[in-house]
Amino acid sequence: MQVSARGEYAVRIALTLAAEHPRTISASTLASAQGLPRKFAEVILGDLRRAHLVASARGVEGGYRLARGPERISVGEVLRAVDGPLAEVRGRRPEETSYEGAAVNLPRLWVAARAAVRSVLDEVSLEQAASGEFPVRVAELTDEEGAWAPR
Amino acid sequence: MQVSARGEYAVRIALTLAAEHPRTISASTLASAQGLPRKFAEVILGDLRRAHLVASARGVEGGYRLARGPERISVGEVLRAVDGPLAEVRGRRPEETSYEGAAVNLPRLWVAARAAVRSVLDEVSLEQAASGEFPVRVAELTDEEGAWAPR
DNA sequence: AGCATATCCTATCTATCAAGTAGGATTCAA
DNA sequence: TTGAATCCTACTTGATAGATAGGATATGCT
Repeated sequence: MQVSARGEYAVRIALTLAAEHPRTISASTLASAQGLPRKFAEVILGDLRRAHLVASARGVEGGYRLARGPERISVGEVLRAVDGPLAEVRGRRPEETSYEGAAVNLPRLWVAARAAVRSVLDEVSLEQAASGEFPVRVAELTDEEGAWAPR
Repeated sequence: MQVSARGEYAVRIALTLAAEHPRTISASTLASAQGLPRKFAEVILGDLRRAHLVASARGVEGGYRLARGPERISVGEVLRAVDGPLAEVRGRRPEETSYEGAAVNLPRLWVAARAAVRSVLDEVSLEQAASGEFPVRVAELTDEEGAWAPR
């Protein structure tokens, strides 16, 4: 699960918008709040707008705000908007894969892996991520032995 | 969770070796069994060897075999050997991330997402993946409503 | 010894993409 | 009308994925 710079930035921007919801905030304010390059932030906000996750207003007093309440937008949606599907195998979606021989059962494994990712990223709203009050299932994952250790 | 061509190929090769364990199989046989470019398969097998997941023998009658029993190697280990860490955020490990403002809780979310991925890929052995007899927890994920549908 | 068949090593190629920058056209409130 | 903002198109730069090429090295068999 590789999260790109775009993806990380998008989530940080979305969280900032969530915390200020429903106020309208400019790209430069958002960028400096999270220490991101302004122009790049603009590009990302364009993606989020096209995905209907944020609404924008031009002109003085313009800026961006979440298109829905922060409890109704998941982190997964934000990531998908800028990075595409959450899980892909060699550029294909898990259920589109197909193999022969000893690998015939692999598609099921890819689908399971994607389901696991979704069970976290699609189940956590911006509101929860901003407040740190994660769903129990998710919180349990971070409490597990070894969850914070590299492998 | 993007699985690269290398990653996918590595798992398919590993599964083929698992099915034939403990026989020694040549790179060309493995490659044609799974329809992969032979030279590329050699590179990947080199990675797997350096990670001590396969053992190799040179010369006529040479080839590759799993370094351990297929029930003692997880799919996650194979993927790590060729693609590096299972989860990274902007090139960093989840527990190494750190943010300010509305994103302070984000590292916990990244760690949870990684734990979710691990709970599938590190809990499924090559033997299980080859036979299709996945652990209950994993099998349940593929049975869930919508698990096979794109988003 | 010699040969066939493997692994193994180094180097190279090409296309694509990520990340970020540049400049300016457009919109809008005061 | 002016200042501040979004929005649009284009570009640069570097790294990486996904191979391929050629040959050096090892090994079993006859």
